[in-house]
Amino acid sequence: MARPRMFDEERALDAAMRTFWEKGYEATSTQDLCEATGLGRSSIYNTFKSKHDLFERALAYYIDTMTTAQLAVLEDPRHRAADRIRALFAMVVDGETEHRAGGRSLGCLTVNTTVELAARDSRAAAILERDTARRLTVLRAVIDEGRRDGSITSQRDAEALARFINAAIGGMRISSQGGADRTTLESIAEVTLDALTH
Amino acid sequence: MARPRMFDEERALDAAMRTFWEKGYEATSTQDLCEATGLGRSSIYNTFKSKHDLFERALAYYIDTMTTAQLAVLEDPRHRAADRIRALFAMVVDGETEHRAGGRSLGCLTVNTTVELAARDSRAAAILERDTARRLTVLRAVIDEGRRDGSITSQRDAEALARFINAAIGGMRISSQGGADRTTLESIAEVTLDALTH
DNA sequence: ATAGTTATGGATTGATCGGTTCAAAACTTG
DNA sequence: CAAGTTTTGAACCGATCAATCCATAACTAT
Repeated sequence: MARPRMFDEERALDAAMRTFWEKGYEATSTQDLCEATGLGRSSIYNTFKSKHDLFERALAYYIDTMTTAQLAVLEDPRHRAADRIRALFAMVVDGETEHRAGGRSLGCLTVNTTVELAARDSRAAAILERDTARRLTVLRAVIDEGRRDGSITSQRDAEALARFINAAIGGMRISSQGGADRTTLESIAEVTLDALTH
Repeated sequence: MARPRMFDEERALDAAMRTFWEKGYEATSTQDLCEATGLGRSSIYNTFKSKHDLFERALAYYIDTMTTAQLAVLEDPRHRAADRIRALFAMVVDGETEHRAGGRSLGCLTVNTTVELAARDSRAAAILERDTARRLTVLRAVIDEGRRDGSITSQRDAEALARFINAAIGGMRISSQGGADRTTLESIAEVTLDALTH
């Protein structure tokens, strides 16, 4: 009954997400978003309430793709728990190697947003907290499985190990953004795994 | 032969540093810097070439105080190597607990800057890289000592362990900014130390 | 005192910010 | 085809951005 959209909303979201990922929230202008999505201002503001709303959607979109893929690896029943965590680290290393701009890794949008916005943007913080809780829940389950299948022998409680693994991933991403190469990231992952078989 | 400064440059630098630490580079306006330092625009631009120059000075000032204090702990000859690393982690945890705003940890200015600027600001990246190199050098030395005094038994090479420890600190800071409390950070530190005595 | 120099506060710059408005274009439905 | 609805692009909004300018105040050296 009316003129249809000439663009795919998800494609626009994906382009906006990549821009926020590369430049951060503050450094991304609405003009940048227009150019990245190929849309005009009106189309963007007609589809999304504001720059911040678009950012929230982009962040949720990022989490929906990235975290979901990572948790799928963690829940793969074909491998023992420790190997799934190893696979998760490999995924992170691949991601850091793959997603770059200006010769540097882009890191991870959730980590970047935690640093840039969590302290003063409660809406973004809430999205991030939900993601962290979800990740930790799956990690705890994997650790319990690892205890049963014998691949994880550390006596630390599952909560501590889950937090440790999540922190290690963050540390790898920071290292990557700081210039660490693939081999370095792989060695960090190896040492991290040592702690699980203590 | 002329009118002297009415303000202490180092105090101004400290105030500017705290502002950049709390809000990040992009979100800090020159107005914010005037208010934080108590100086007028002219005084700031007369003393520092630009907002970016002031930021570089503030970052260097942060590194000069923070990293230097941390490396002093790592070089304390009264304790065995592993205990020095434990003390370093305790220092990080204390710092995260101490420096907060809006109910959240401020994290670490070097980590925050790595995330926000390293990819598109080569000058900031160079400052950060120098700091990382310095930290890694000291960490490698501590690990070598730990091998000798028996407090570090991991067979991984010193470079890998140094990178791992540095990454772990970054991961703890991200966790803290993501809302992790003191107890959680302490448990992450404990598990991290496990990897050194593998 | 006075000449010389710098620091300072306030006004001001052009550019860019996020966001709105509006008329014309484009499409669906009857 | 025509009525009705939404999308779209461009012009435009006040606010704020980093940075500069300038007149005056404040100080030192002679």
